Formats: sequence, C-alpha cells, structure tokens
Amino acid sequence: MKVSDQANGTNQQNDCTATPLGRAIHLLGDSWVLLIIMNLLRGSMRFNTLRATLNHISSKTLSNRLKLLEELGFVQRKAFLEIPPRVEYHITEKGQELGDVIAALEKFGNKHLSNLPAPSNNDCQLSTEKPPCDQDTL
Amino acid sequence: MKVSDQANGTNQQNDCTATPLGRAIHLLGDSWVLLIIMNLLRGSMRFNTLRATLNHISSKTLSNRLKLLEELGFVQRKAFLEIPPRVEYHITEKGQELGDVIAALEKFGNKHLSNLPAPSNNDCQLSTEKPPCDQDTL
DNA sequence: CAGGATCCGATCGGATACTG
DNA sequence: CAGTATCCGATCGGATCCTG
Repeated sequence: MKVSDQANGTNQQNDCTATPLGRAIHLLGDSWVLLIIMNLLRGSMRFNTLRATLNHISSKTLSNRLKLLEELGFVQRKAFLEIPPRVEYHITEKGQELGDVIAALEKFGNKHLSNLPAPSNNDCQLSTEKPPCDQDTL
Repeated sequence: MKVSDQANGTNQQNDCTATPLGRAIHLLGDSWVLLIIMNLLRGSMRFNTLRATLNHISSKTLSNRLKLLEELGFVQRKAFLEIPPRVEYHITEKGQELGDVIAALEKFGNKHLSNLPAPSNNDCQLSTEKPPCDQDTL
C-alpha cells in the first residue's frame, strides 16, 4: 500500500481515504514523502540536490513524489527559465505543518529507536541535529 | 520501500536506518503499521477483530506487522491457551507514545486533508472521533 | 480462532536512454 | 539540469489452503 504514482485517489483497495486521518496515513505512510518533506523543511532545494540528499532515490520516484506533493499543495515548484534549467522546490505554508509530524516522529525515534543495533548501512542524509523548522508550533 | 516481512534491518537499499528519525520514518512509513497502532491505541483487540477493523488486510500482512511491532516492543501479544485459541494484542508503554505521532497526523489531516474531494470509497474503520490516547504529552 | 506456507499477480521502483 | 519514457526485476501483499 503505497502512494500511487499519480495523485489520483481512485484506489479501490484499502487506502481509507474517506477520513482526514486516513488520508494523512495514506500520504505519510510513504517513506519518500516523509524524507522529502523532511529535507525541504530545512530549506528549498533543487531537483538534483534533493536527489543527492536522498541517496538512492531514482529521478522517477522523486519526480512522482514531488508532483504529488505539489498537487496537494505542500510543495511549491519554482522553475527558472534559464539554461541550464533550474527548478527549486520549497515547502508551502501547508507543508510547513508537516513539521509537526516529523517532529513527533523524531521525538519518538529518539526515545525508542535510538539504541537498537544499527544494521550496518548508512544511506540517506538524515542529520540528527534539529532542523530550524518551527517545532514550537506544537 | 516498505517495512520488510521480518524485522531484520539488513536492507541494503535506502532505509536510512542509521538514525532514529530514519528508523522512525522507515517504521511509520507504512500505512498498515500506522493503522494497526491507531486501532490498538483505542483498546486491545484480538487477531480477527483487528483484521475485520482493517477491512482489507490479509492475515499474512497483519501477522507480519504484528510480529514486527511485537519485536520492537510496541505491541504485546497475549495468547490464552484455550480452545478455540484466543490472542489479544495490546499496546505497550512504548507503543502508547506513537499516539503522539498519530495525533500529529490526525491534526494535520483534519487541517489540510479534510475538504478534498473524497474518492468514492470508504474502506477501513477510521473513526473520526478522538481516541483516548494522551495527546497532551506533545 | 490464530496464523503459517505457498502461489502468483500487481505494483513499485531502479537503471538506462532520451529530450528540451 | 530537470525531468520523461520504457524496460524489467524485486517485493509486497492478497487469496487460498492447511494446521494446532
């Protein structure tokens, strides 16, 4: 059960998109979305920068998620008509509030997922230090 | 990118399991886990009851998630040696704190995912009313 | 009733190549 | 650089059957 490539909600299965919480779960029940939001929360980024930060994401996947987030109004795409082209993605007001969720996640992780045996690999850019997102809005 | 069937963390790809937040994202980046926790937060449930509540989950998937959550210590499995067998799953102290995440999710959903055009289907049992989980701990 | 085993289709996501 | 299109393998998850 993942977020579909397009932001169509016509999934017949089990997305529970009937209620806000269901939709939230459906949306945030996707690691990439979480990761993208997390990084964008710390500042606007260009496509490839973002892609480099999320180490192993393919351009396809990143593109999909970004498109989805844009449609939902959580991320704003700003394209500069230059050569070479430059596109910057940044969080919208709405998207900012996902910081609360991330914060809750982080707090939980720090409390209960810290001292588990780390499984050997270290992939994505997940800085432990607090990003300057407004967590005081909690 | 989903939570693997077993709770092994030996995923070589991109799970970002190095940092607590990464692990949290990895764990909560799964709709079923979120849904299960959500329902268990409202009270202990038996296997099939839980399964009925999460309308379309297969016993396999539910079993996997439950096992994972148990290994991580967020859910406690209590089996009664009766015939027919009865097994109750209930949230642990640790698991309780996932309520914060759920709460954040719900708050966000209510605020930003409420008035979107609902896509026709209504599957899972996602009650809109607040569960009695401690959201004031935020 | 709780759940393990298996089969198998659906989907996702990575790699690559290509375009403006 | 910022994607899109395509191919295709890996994985997940549903259905079914079976057991204690």
